[in-house]
Amino acid sequence: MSDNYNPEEYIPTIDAILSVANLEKVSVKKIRNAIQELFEINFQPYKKEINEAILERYYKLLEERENEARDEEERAKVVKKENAVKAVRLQKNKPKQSKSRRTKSDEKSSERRANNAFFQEKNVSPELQAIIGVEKCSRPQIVKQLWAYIKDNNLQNPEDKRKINCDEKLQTLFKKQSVGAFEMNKLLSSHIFASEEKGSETTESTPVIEETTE
DNA sequence: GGCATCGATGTCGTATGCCC
DNA sequence: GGGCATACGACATCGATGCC
Repeated sequence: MSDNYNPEEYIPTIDAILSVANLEKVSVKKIRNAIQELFEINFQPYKKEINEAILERYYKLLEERENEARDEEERAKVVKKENAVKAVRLQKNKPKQSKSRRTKSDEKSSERRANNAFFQEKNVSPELQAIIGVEKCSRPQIVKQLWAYIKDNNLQNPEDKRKINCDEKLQTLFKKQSVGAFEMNKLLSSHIFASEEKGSETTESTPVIEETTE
């Protein structure tokens, strides 16, 4: 680490990172770590300074993006004016609504559960069947089984537990060597079908997955 | 340590507006 | 005033991570 720490030196890099980052998700820490890795330096003594520099660039970029979005937003606002009024009214009634909803759901909790889409059993693709071992299952249960399989087979990346190293079966399923924990849910949807779907379409083992590939 | 968030899913309930 | 249409939030589940 040099004594000639100059935050401006890193501003182009910060801008570059921010320009491709999701501003709603990115954090100062992530950017700082990224720069540390890039420059192979330790910002620890200058943590405060570099954080401020990152924040400054962040807000500037945010402002720029907001300005760009403003025109479009203005147009959208006019179109959605009526809906916005609706939304405000709905917001006003929100606590009341959630309370009444809760009471209702308390009363009919079992009924709702039965009707709830989350508890509805879905047919699963043969690839998924090979892993979880059942033909029909609710989505949450599928996810649960899948995680059990991942843990049983030690497929989580030890360095980043959000990543899953796919074995043969998972590679067949996801068509990737590794997937993120969150991405997994997305990819799963290609392997879950409504009961009717299977009855009428998949009896001939037609690959419904084809459409959803990137 | 505990809570919120992320991501997907489909249905239901609620609130409001509009038309007859 | 009643009924229909529309919009939108809540619901449940999973595990890892980040933040407070």
